[in-house]
Parts: sequence; structure tokens; C-alpha cells
Amino acid sequence: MATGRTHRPATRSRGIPEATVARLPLYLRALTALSERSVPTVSSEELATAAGVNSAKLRKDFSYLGSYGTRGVGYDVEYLVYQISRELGLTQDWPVVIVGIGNLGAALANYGGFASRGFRVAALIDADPAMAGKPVAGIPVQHTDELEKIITDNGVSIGVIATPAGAAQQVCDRLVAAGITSILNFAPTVLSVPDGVDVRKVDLSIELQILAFHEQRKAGEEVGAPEEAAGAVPPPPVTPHRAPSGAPGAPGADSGRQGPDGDVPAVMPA
Amino acid sequence: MATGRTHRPATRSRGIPEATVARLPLYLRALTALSERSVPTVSSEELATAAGVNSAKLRKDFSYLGSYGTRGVGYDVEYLVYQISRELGLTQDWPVVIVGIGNLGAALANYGGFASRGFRVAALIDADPAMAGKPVAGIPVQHTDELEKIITDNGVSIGVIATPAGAAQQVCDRLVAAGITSILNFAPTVLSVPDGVDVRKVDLSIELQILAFHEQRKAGEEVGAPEEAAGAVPPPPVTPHRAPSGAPGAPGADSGRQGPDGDVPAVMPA
DNA sequence: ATCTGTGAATGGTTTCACAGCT
DNA sequence: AGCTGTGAAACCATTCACAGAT
Repeated sequence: MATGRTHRPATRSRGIPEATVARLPLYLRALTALSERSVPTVSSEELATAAGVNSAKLRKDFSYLGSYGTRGVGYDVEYLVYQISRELGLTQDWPVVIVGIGNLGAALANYGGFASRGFRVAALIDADPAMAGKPVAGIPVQHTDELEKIITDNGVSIGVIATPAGAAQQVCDRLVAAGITSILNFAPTVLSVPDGVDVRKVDLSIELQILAFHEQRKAGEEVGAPEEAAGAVPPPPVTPHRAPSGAPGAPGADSGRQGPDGDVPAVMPA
Repeated sequence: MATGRTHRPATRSRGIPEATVARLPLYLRALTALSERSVPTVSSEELATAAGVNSAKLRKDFSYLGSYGTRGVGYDVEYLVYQISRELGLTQDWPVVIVGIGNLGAALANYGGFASRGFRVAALIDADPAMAGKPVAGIPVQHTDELEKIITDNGVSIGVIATPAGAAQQVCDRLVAAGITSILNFAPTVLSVPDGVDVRKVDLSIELQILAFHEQRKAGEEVGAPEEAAGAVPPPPVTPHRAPSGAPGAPGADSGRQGPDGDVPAVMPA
């Protein structure tokens, strides 16, 4: 049960900063679009705009990869596409398994963006026996029992977890035991993995909550009142010694914020 | 065409750092789980483990909210749940519209995590007339024509875009014109929005590409060869003056990396 | 004249380590 | 004794501004 490493402690990765790595796919996408329109070269300014960043950042980012531009001219589109693809490891193909074929899993299986870069969906796996054999996105779903075999046989090293939260850790453990070393997790749970395994998390409800935070601020500033928008100010930290008997404060319109079962599966696998 | 602002330039938000805001939902989830198990108090250490961060970070984060703990004891679970909910704006409810009801849109509509905190799916919108009226997750899909009316009538300020990339900017413009000020974008495009509108992006293929980057590094280090794993070293930056006639380098096994239509819709709305 | 590549400056985030309260 | 709250230090990321290449 190793303590979950998650973010890669910069193992001296020949220096490319994590923040830069996270933007390379953005540049790649913008470049691919240019390439399709047969644009031969771009300036840092143009490319930055297309990718939604500023040009200084882009140039700094590229400087970690090497000197791939031409002063006074810009960057050769095809050449850059290749260099970034190579840096990201997209010149080889990556078989991927998706575990948990509910709505979300099906959406992922159908997602064109996977196939379009080196990623290939090697298998779809679900715990529901009734799903077994049914094709999703042209690929027959296989039962969880086959998980280990599928991974070894296909040499899969990347797994996508799209199961309900309750099943995620268990699935994760099996994936890791079978040899998976990178996991993309859509279930709303913190996964524990041994050292050397990378986990990235995509969490829909967290993103919304962050938006709500800013949204609330906007609403507050609008009226001029710098603090609370509506509703009474909550009780001060009265240093409670035990759990308060009732509810903590005056939560306003809080008629049952709690969902049907706590933190909730992303999507049912059945 | 305003240049797309995206990340909130820290408008003196009473100081809470963006990185902290992004972690509050994590803490909230861990606290909710504790609350359900009727745990009265937690130490920063325990809570940090449950949330997947370290305790120093957690304490720093909480210190921006106020002094909600008790030295020598820890934090009162219920009280903290309330304080963080309030800070995130989750004590009020947020009507949300989802535009683009393909596999992904349907998955989102069914996602329990939305409903479980203040978020309420106010409407599902799709461009396909054949979808109109069909219930998804118990909510009838409405046609894009109704978009503006739906938003104004329901006072919606948060919109989720789950359309193909090609439609996203257009949908975004209409959402913004109708009064939406926060957008969660699942389409693989950079959205341009006027100042004051927040956009957050969830991009499945980018996450996978980041994993591939690290995966590649692991494979390389394993064999001891610090540089290229397999395949010839690519051509040096020969300062090409125009686009090279053929392909740039020696992309190895690159039998058609390009997908059927470029960067590809997330999921078909039809 | 133009546009890249990069040191130096700035700003934000994480970690350390300990003072201060219970 | 135990655990929070927080300055100070260390680290990472972004932006500035300009030297250097074409």
C-alpha cells in the first residue's frame, strides 16, 4: 500500500519543466491545424495566439526542446510538429485499455482525439457480465476477469479508469499489478499507487466547483458589497470541542445538499 | 473579437491563491466522506492523506480561509465542510446547461457529482432536431434554438460545452451573449471569450499525451540509454528556408498518425 | 527590419521549521 | 505532548527586455 505518488518529483527529466510538458500538446494541436492548411512557417506570436498562450512563454517552452526556429523568420511547421511529437513520445503507438464502459467510458472509446495521436484503444473492460461481447465504438467489451491477460498480451502500459468511485482503487491495484505504469483516472477518488506509477486525474465536479468560486466572486463584486452576497454571516470559529449537535451555521437555502450516495460514481458501468 | 482571457488575473480575490482554490474541492470531498462516517474531528495529517496532499500544504491552504482549527486537537469536520462549501459558493445552487448531448454530454448529465454539490442541470441542449424531446438522465433535450431563452429564463451563469470542436466557438459566443460568465469546455479548441468570462478546459487527449511523455522517459531510463529509446536520431535544425519537400525526419512507425478529420470532435452530438 | 533565444527580474507555490495555543 | 498557524527559505513558472541571428 505505498503512499500515493502523483505528480512526478522531477526525476531530472533532462530538464523539461512540467508546466512546459503540459503545454506541448496545445502547441501540437495548433501546429497540426496549420499543417493541414499547408502553412509552411509560423512566428511565435501567431502560434502562441492559436494555442491560447503568450509568445514569451511559448518561446521559453521551445527553448527547452532546442533551437528549432529561425531568427527573423519563425518556425517551420512540419519540423516542429515532428519534434514535439517525438518529445511527447507520440511517434510510437500506445495501446490503451479503458476500464468501466458506462456513458463516460463509451464516450472515451468513441473519442477521436485518442486515435488521432499515437493512442490505440486496445481493449474495453467492464465488470458487468451482460456487457461482455457487446461492441462499443466497434470494439467488443471484455469482462474484468480478462484484465491481466489483456494487459500482458498487448503490452499495455497506459490505463484509463472510468468506473464508479467505489471500484476505482481496486481496478487500479489490478492494473498496476498487471504492469500498467500510467493511469488516467476519471473516478472521483484519490488513488494510491506505488512509486514509479503516474496518475493523472480528470475530475468534472472539481472543475465546476472552481468555476463556482470565481462566479461567486463576480456576483459579490458586482453589487459593490465586498464580502457576503446574500445570507447571514456564518458563526465565528467558536472552538467547538466536539461535533456540534445540530448543523454548523445558517447555510441559507440548503435543502438537502447531500447527494443520494455521497460522493457518487462517475457513471454506472452497467 | 476580444482576445481570449482564460485564467483570471488575480483580481485581488481577497487573496486566496488559485492553487489553493483548486484544492478546496479535494478537501471538501475528503471531509464529506469523514462526515458521513460521523467522524467529529481530523488532524491536518489525516485529512491531507485522505485528500492526497501533504499536511504543510493543507495547513497553509486553510490559513488563507481563516483560523478554523484548534491547536492540539485538529479541525471540526462539520464546521470545515460548511466553511469550505461557503467559500466555494456551494451553499447556493447553480443552474447549469450542458450543450452537446452526445456520449460525453449524456455522461455529464448522468454524473452524480454534479447534482451532489450545489449544481443543478437546468437544461440539455443539442443541435440535432431528432434529439429534441428525448429524455436523457430524465431531462428532455431541447433544441439549440431555445438556447438564449433557456439561459435567461433560468438565470443560468455556468455552461458546459460538450460539442464537437467545430461547433464550440459558435456555441460559446451564443452562451456568452446570453449572459453566461463561466464555461467548462470539453471540446478540443481554444475558446475566445471577452474579459470577465472564465473558461476552464478539460481535454482528454492532452492528459494522455502528458502521460505518454512520462511513460516514454521511464522506458528510456530503464535500459540505461539516457537519450532516444529506438529509432534514428532526427535531423538537426538545418535552418530550412521553406517547407521541406517530403516528410521532416524519420518518424519511424508512422503509418498515418493523422486521424480522419484533424483534431476531431469530442463526440458526435447526433 | 524582423523575430528567435535567453539571462535577469518578478511573482507565485511549496516546503521547512518552529512559535504559540490547548 | 500534540497539533495548528505562519514567517522565512527554497523552488518553480512567468514575464521582461534585449542581444544575436537572418
